[in-house]
Amino acid sequence: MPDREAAQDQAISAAEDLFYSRGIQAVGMDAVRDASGLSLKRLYQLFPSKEALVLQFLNRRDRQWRQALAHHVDTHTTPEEQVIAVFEWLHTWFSKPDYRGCAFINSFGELGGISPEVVAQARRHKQAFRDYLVALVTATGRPATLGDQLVLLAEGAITTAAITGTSQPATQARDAARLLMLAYSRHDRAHSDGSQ
Amino acid sequence: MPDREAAQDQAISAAEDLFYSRGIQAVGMDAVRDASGLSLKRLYQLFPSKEALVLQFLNRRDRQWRQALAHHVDTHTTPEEQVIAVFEWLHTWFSKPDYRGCAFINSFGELGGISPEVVAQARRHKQAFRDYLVALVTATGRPATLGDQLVLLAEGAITTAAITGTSQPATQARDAARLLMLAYSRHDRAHSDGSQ
DNA sequence: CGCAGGAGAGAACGCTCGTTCTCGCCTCAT
DNA sequence: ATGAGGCGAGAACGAGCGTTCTCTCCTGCG
Repeated sequence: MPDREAAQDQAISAAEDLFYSRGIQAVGMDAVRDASGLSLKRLYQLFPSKEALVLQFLNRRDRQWRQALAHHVDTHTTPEEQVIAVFEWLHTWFSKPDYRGCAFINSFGELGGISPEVVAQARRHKQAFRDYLVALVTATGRPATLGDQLVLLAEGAITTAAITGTSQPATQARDAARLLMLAYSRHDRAHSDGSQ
Repeated sequence: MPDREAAQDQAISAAEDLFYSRGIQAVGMDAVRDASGLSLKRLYQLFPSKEALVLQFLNRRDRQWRQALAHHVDTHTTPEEQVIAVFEWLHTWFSKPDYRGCAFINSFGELGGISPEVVAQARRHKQAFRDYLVALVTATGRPATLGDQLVLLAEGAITTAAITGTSQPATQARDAARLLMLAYSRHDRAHSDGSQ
């Protein structure tokens, strides 16, 4: 049996392309077989069901997405630059020709009403992103409240870029983020906000 | 034939509940029949296919959503209050017990990869919302650029509220909107931004 | 009163899809 | 070399779904 781990990666990688571009329910296991080069038999001995494959796909997507973001952010040094770098990275993401929004938002929209596991996975992913951004923001000495607001800008940019098919929302969000950073750099040092 | 128009409304209304709560592909025409009280035969003489019913559902949702928003905004008088009223209305929307995000974002995530009509419908809806918010913003004497940024806050709040299951994002977005309004009320009167 | 026409209930049809089974082939230990 | 075991290819199976058909009943008009 040639490398169970490698075969799983191969399957998830093929499934990722298909699920992300066409949606989950629109992709049959036959399509995953064709794209991965693995037989149906092998697919089903690597994953007990399609749902398991879907969850693995989301899992891997979460890991890779956050890693790619962190990798770009780490190329900047000051905390302020790192916060802005998040929106720069969004811009390069949106510019990819096959960009079709956030896989977790899409999966939530498609399966959130019938699959609690998908909801939980989406929630975990968004929570992790929030925690990451809030950490970057608090590193600049600003309150977590600002971090939550920047999360909303980022999420809004993600869906708006997907639906309009442009990458412009990233720069709009970045500009708004700059203004909010500025607003929180002034007088918000004395009275605490008591949020989170 | 008792009122073709009324029967269509009945069908679309039933479909709306089902599609919104469970997703589109997860709802069969049998479920629409049971929920609407109409027979399958009647459904198919009212709509040529399920896809037509889906598009009518989105159409109606778009009309009602924008009308409800405008209705609430119109209860306020000054342009500044009206802009903020948008986020107040989002809060009441998010607080509905069966809230599950924006039907257009969800449909886009589910069918955007395989149905150009759904993509077009989502694009129209979001464009109309953008135009509306930008009009409110420019009525305050501020640039359209700010309107685009507030759109991102609203969109981000919509998806974040859906996934986290809280209505808090509405107030976070409202606070951020207030700060951005403030930022644009100061020095941005002399040098134009040349956007839009 | 009788009949034609339309409506509803539900069976039926054809297709798709998730999942499993069959069969033939290749590999490798003895 | 040989037999057994595991693999790939694809057929098969069962369920679900979009769509249509059948049959029966009700209604309304002559």
